[in-house]
Amino acid sequence: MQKAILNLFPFIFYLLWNEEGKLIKLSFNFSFDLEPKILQIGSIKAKKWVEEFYEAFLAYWNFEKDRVEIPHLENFTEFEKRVLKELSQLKIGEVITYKILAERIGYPKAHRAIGRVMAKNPLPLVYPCHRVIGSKGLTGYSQGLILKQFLLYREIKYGF
DNA sequence: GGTCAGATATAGC
DNA sequence: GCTATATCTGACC
Repeated sequence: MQKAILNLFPFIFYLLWNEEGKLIKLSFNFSFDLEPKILQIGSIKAKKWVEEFYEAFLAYWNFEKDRVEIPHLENFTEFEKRVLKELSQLKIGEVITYKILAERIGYPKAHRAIGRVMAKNPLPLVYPCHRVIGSKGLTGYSQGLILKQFLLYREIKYGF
């Protein structure tokens, strides 16, 4: 297990990899430090993965990719895989509700179960769960609702 | 196996 | 607006 803390304006990332360099967990918060830097790193080996993440994040941030594309561990159940696969197909700024997502994967009544998958999603940005909202508007986000709001605002306003 | 908690949706008030 | 309830999965006992 290798971990790294990476400052990449406007976020600070907390990353966890396994020995093969597959991302296991990703979380982030706002950072107002403009200078990109590694605050903590597990090993030299992890440095390579940090750089890989850096590139993938920039590609997403510059709207070149729909999400952060990076090798990661996929130990999900069949249901979770269906949900996450559908999620990966969303474009920048494309917003969907839990209900519509449920219908798309063929479980029209499983909207609540999808909420659970989102809440448990260890890899936000890799699986862009911020694009899933409730039928009455923004609902929860594991990284904090303000971050969900910010990510969506940015994508919708500048991402097209 | 049973129970229970959700980042829900919907109806009925 | 609020409350109850329908509905499904996964975690936990």
